[in-house]
Amino acid sequence: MLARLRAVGLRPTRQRIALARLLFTGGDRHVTAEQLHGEAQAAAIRVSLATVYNTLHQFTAAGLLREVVVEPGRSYFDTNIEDHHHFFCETTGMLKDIPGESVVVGALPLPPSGTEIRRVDVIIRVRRDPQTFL
Amino acid sequence: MLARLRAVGLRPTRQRIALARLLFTGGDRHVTAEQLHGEAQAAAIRVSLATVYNTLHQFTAAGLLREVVVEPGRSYFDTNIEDHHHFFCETTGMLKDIPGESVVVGALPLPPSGTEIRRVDVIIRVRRDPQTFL
DNA sequence: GTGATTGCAAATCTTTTGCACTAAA
DNA sequence: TTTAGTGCAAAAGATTTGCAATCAC
Repeated sequence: MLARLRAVGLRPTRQRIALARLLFTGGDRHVTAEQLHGEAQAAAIRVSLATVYNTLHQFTAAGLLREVVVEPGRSYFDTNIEDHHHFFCETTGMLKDIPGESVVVGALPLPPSGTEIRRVDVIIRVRRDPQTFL
Repeated sequence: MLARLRAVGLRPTRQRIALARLLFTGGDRHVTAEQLHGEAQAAAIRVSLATVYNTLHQFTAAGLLREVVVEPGRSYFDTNIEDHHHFFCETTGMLKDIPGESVVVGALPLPPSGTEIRRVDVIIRVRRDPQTFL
């Protein structure tokens, strides 16, 4: 973790290391700031919510995380920074990765002049089947 | 406008008619609640911001508008309800429609079991070219 | 030491809500 | 009338900011 933080130019502080450990240990995850803060507390790590927000944004700027916007008023951070897309369940608020190769987006239209493409996000919005509510 | 509102089961009140006129007159638009409220004020239409929010959501539920989520903490409403996608400029916050046919999304992966696909959103995030800043 | 980082609480911003008032049917 | 819709101001969330205290180097 220490090296990983240093590699992207972030001073490896107690809380950054702890949060990085929570985030990057054990598979891909999608977390909100609130969630991560909760996990930190549960793990007896003293971090303020403000620092969690700062850290998530610093990690994102450093390329360690990717921000996913699917709902107004809530940001998800994705530990999977590879090229991929998402299922988003509007019923549960759950995000699920879709490997980049599973969705083929054909020839992209030309971006507005004077702009360059930074990323293509594909979000497949799903809803839990009605009959599931039996 | 009156008939259009009645058709979707919304009582055609003074403010709904006025907002519908602002929204649906003259081509496709992307607006935030704040923007629309500003336009209403500029047009000397007395509507509270709360009513603008309510109305936008009612119109969306009625299928007259489509909500587009591209930025955390801000909702855009799109008067184009046909199948289409978006360019989103991260520099300017501008949204631009992409006709549905211009982006071909290949075979979709199977949605998580127990869920059904409601919609596929493709957002092409662009940024203003660095050299534009000369 | 010294400058970066953190915590806290207050501030900000967007959106929602409660409720008395108003207007459409 | 009677019920839906509106306005206002307050509340609610999520996120940010300012600044003194703290930590990494």
